[in-house]
Parts: sequence; structure tokens; C-alpha cells
Amino acid sequence: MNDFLRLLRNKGFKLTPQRRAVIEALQACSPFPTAQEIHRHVKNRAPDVSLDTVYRNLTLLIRLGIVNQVNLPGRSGSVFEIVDGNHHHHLICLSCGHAECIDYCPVIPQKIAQAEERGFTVVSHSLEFYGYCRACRPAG
Amino acid sequence: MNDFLRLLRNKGFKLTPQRRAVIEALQACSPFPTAQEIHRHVKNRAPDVSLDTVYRNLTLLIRLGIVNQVNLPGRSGSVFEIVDGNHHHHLICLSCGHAECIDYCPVIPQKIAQAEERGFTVVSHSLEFYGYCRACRPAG
DNA sequence: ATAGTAAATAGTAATATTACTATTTAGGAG
DNA sequence: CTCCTAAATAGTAATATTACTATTTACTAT
Repeated sequence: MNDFLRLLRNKGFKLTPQRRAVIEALQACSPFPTAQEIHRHVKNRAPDVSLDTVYRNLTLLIRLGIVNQVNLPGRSGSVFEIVDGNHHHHLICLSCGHAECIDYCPVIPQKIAQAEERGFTVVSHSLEFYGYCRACRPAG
Repeated sequence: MNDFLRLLRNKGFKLTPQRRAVIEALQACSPFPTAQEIHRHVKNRAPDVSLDTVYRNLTLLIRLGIVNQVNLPGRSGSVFEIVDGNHHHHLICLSCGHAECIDYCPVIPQKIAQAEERGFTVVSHSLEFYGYCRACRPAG
């Protein structure tokens, strides 16, 4: 976690207690907390933290590549995931919203370099497979 | 578009005027309409169509793999894209929300087959590269 | 340590998305 | 063509997310 704080500092962002609390909550509520769950967890230590602050900090962390936002289509809200070491992607059930990690990543650095040559600076990527899990398959 | 209607029929879904209108709007408002834009377009022909109907049909089309939902992290709402022939993915600017298509797709059928062996039926996948476009790069 | 400054925050308002219910309707059977 | 039934819809309520503004606070330089 000190890595994240150092990165924030280096980029010129302030280390507020609220910001630290959001990062802590992301780790404590793993895996896949919603913004609301993060907010609830943060409020244990700091009851006055607003929802806006949680969302604002999540957005910042996403922009820095520290957090992944995993979208569950057709369900309310997204879930979040802190980028803790091992890079991976997800299978997401379109029926029940269940997400699970897969270690597979086919993206090659060469292609990222190509995007950069086109004037686009890549900070992260996400790959999601959508479908139906074992439990939901009969219904789908 | 007849392909989409035929698929819906084959799966047992009804071909309502509202549903046809949503599909038409997806094509007419290309690229990357929001749900609100689709709703506005649909209301031209059918003023009483509710927002709920638009969202419900988008969800259905997503579940069938006919539509992609492209999430723009930290911005309000998602944008949608009808799956019209050529499979592709996206570069998304975290600052201004601009999305552009890239023809690259590294996902190999073999890996999809592996997920299926684990009991997960894959209907689609999405790959997004997040970063900063040429215009926003100085600020990022 | 103190003051200055821009960033961050709390609280609230606005918007986007999803859930719910009574009613309507598409498509199939007779 | 008419009836039947489950699916789909409109309208509304509930929830999730983002935007805005006055105030507070972390950090820098003195």
C-alpha cells in the first residue's frame, strides 16, 4: 500500500485521511466491493466521509491505474478492484452478476506501443468475458 | 438488422415496435450513443416509449451479444454499440471520455473454449485500453 | 512554527440507471 | 378471426452516480 501512497505523492496529490481510508477499504472489502460498500467501510473510521469523496477518489485511483472498475452490464452499479500485484482479467455472468478472475492476458506490449505511437498514452486495460456461469446456464 | 430480429424470434422474444425502434436507434445514432440519446431518438417515432423500456431492451440485446456496452470510467453513463459485422475493441480517454475503435483483438478461441470447459458459457467479450488521448495527454 | 495556496472535502442538488406494478400486447392455439 | 397467456410496456419510485459550491486542509516556502 505504501507504493500507492508514494505514487500519489509523486504525482502531486495530497495524502488525505479520506484518501487513505478509501485505499484501505478497497483492500479490506476485497474482492469486488461496490462504491456503496466502500463508503460503508470508510464510515466506520470516519463517519463524516461523503459519498462524493469516495467516488472522486475511486475515479482518481482509476485514472492512475491503481484501481480497476469492473462493469456488470444490466446490473446496478460497478464493482472495484485494487491492482495488487498479479495482472488478470474476468469472467462475468450476465444473469447473476458474479465475477471471477482468470489469469489469462493475451495483450502484448507491442500493441500498446502501437497505440502510443498514435498519440494515445495507455495506463491500463481491461478484458472481460461475458456469459453465463454454471448455475445460470440452464436459464440463459 | 433482419438478422437481429430473426435471432430474437428464435430465442422466443417478441418483436415489439419498441424493440425494433431501439435497434434502429442504435444504428442511426452510431457511434457510441448513450441510453438517453437512444431514448430521444426512439421518441421521435413513438413519443410514449419509456426510459425503462430502452434500458430493458439494451440489457436484453447485451445478454444476447447483439450490443456492446462500453463503460467510460469516472464519467456519467455508458455508451452502446451495435455489433455490426467487424469485431473490434476500444481506446478510451480517461480525461475527456472519447472512445475510438481499434481493429486489434488478441483473444484466441482456444481460451474461450477453456472457459467453457470450466462451466462458463461465453457470449461476448470486451477489451478496453484506458489512457489519455493526444489532446488530453498534456493535462494527464 | 506560520502563513499562503491550490487541492480536497462535506453537503446537497442534479442526473443516470434500475426496480416495481398494474396494464397492454404479440404471437400461438383453436 | 377470436381467445388465451406469458412477455413486454408505461409510469413511477427507488437507487446509484456525478456535478456543484462554500469551506476546510495538506503541503510548500518562508
